[in-house]
Amino acid sequence: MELFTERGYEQTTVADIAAHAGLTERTFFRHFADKREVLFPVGTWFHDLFVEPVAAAPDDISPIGAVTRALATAAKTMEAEPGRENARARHRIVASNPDLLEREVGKLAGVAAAIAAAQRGRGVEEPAASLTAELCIAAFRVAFERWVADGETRSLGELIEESLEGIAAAVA
Amino acid sequence: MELFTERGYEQTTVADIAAHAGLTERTFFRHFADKREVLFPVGTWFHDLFVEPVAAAPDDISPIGAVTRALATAAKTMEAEPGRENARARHRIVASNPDLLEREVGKLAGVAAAIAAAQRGRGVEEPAASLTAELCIAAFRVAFERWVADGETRSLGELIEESLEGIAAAVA
DNA sequence: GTCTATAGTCCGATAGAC
DNA sequence: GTCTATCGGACTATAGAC
Repeated sequence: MELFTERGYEQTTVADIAAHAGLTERTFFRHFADKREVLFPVGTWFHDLFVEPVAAAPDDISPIGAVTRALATAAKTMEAEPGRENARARHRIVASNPDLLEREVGKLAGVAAAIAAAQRGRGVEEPAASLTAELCIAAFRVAFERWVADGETRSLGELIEESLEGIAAAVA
Repeated sequence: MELFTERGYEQTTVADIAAHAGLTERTFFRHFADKREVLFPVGTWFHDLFVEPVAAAPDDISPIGAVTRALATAAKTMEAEPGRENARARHRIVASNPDLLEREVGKLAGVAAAIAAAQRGRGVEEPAASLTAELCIAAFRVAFERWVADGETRSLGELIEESLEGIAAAVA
């Protein structure tokens, strides 16, 4: 993040990053599958935030209820860690490069697929499982985009609620 | 597509493709920004299918109505051209490689952003513009995935309708 | 850690179409 | 006479094989 912020993502080579960390280029690629991946420290992260809560939702919770609850707790978690300013800094870098934007939406699509699987795991049929998973990611994406926008002060939780209400109003 | 189907996407180099077309590698990159892009012959395609219809929707059509209409005509168009079998062949290749999957969702995210802009252009406020755009892409993605699934016989139009009904039912 | 292939860029040169 | 398509060579960074 330091190097990317200083001189930009494209102007920073993997060799630069490795040297800056006191390692060799090859070691970088032992930890990260590719250069983009260094900005997506996740794997377990989004999983804990979105997938696990859906999988663990009680049976009497509706499909949309399960993702709504997951979104609410995810919002609280993200407000605390990484927090808005860190999210903004990272988002600025990601938004500066098409490959990174692509990776970001790709990651979210992967999360959507995992949420859909979690829904099926608790007995939700297709296409409801996939649709509620896509809805969850759509609501999150729109809310997150606004959360990190310049000058925005409302909390991520509020913005997610507003997204969900907006969806309900739109299709009503 | 010939080479990709024969020996797989990753086992086909840009030099292979260029040679097969009677050109040089360098010329390939003049036509396509990168190797993935050769499978996304679009730019105008999705635009004509989704964005233009939304931009051209009469003022008395609701935000969700505008994307619903766009989806209906897009479905008809795609049934005719490329048609289900061509879409299946392409989808098999895309699904075989993570980079291609990433590019695909990236393209759809770009279309969503363009639809949102078209909605704003006809006076729809945020976040409704972005939300209905995301809804449109979500409904399309789920329906398309089922359309090209093995053994599926229902039309894309039917599957899209089912997606939209599924969304309405889920948030009701 | 070494070695290598592939993707992708930058420079410029050339030839035909309109 | 400009526009557009081709090609060539040298170069760098990413990434994979071993």
